[in-house]
Amino acid sequence: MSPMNDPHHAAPEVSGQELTALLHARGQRATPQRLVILRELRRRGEHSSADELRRSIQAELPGTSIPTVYATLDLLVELGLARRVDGGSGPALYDPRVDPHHHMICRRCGRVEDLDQSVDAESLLQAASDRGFAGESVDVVVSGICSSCAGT
Amino acid sequence: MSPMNDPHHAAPEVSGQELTALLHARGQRATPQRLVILRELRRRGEHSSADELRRSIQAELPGTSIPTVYATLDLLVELGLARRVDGGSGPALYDPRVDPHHHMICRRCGRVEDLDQSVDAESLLQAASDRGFAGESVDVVVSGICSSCAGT
DNA sequence: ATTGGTGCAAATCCTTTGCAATAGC
DNA sequence: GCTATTGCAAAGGATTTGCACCAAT
Repeated sequence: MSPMNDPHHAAPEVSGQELTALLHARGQRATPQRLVILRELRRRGEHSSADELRRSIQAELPGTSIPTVYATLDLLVELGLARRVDGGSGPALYDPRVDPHHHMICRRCGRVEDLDQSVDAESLLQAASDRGFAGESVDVVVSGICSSCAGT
Repeated sequence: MSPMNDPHHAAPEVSGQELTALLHARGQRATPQRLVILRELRRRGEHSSADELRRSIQAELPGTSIPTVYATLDLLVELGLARRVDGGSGPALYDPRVDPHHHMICRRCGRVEDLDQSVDAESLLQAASDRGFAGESVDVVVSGICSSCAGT
């Protein structure tokens, strides 16, 4: 049941069982909330806010609290299973894609879209390092107006 | 596409008198708050929050309210005289530098430092355009740990 | 049985809004 | 004199914190 065998990419699709293992390795617990939130974040296939996710899992896990959703999303980011995208206005959005890509954020409606266009992250990290800054990740955001907002 | 419409390439040093002219051209008023906030943002020479600026101008303009500072900073960004940097946690910071450059944000202390290292903004904007997204600006943020937090 | 995690409520922080009074033009 | 802009107060929204109970190991 585990056709995934690619040690060279930060697992884009860690299964529920693998999440359980990851957590146990850190002395943490595999709760239904954690498993369901990760699954739901992926199932939605878009950039979701904490509250959207909470509503999205209501049927399956009624009563899940918003602090738990935030804590779980923080944990997923820490585990490298999600990315947090800060649009500047509105709530933070969480992205199930963890492979290198960037984002376009509409300044009118706030929607976030993926952008598969690489930048030279290496030289940015090197430049940061030269200034004594230990860079860990590079986030690129193109701000502007999305097609649906421009059309209307 | 007029270059006047690109906030990241606006005149790097518009004087107080020029700010007055810019405002009048838009039917807006040159208030002491606006002139002093722009001058103070530049004098501080770092990335400042709205509240830091409010405290910073207390001696000169006592009683200046926080809504006024926010409104003024929004206006300066719109005029291309400042950039807003969203770190994701903590308040938004405003940057008096409007020429092309990027940012390093410490995830421990939240401080923002400039990074003079170019990325290929043109190809990013082109890629966005290909997807129907009218990109206006590109923001690049390197997240990590700054030298002072690294405990050198 | 241990102790990490959850839900609840409330707190906190940042930013915006409504409105009467003020001040720039 | 107009009316844009201000200060005040309050609202609003997002996220975090404190704590008692619960449940995964």
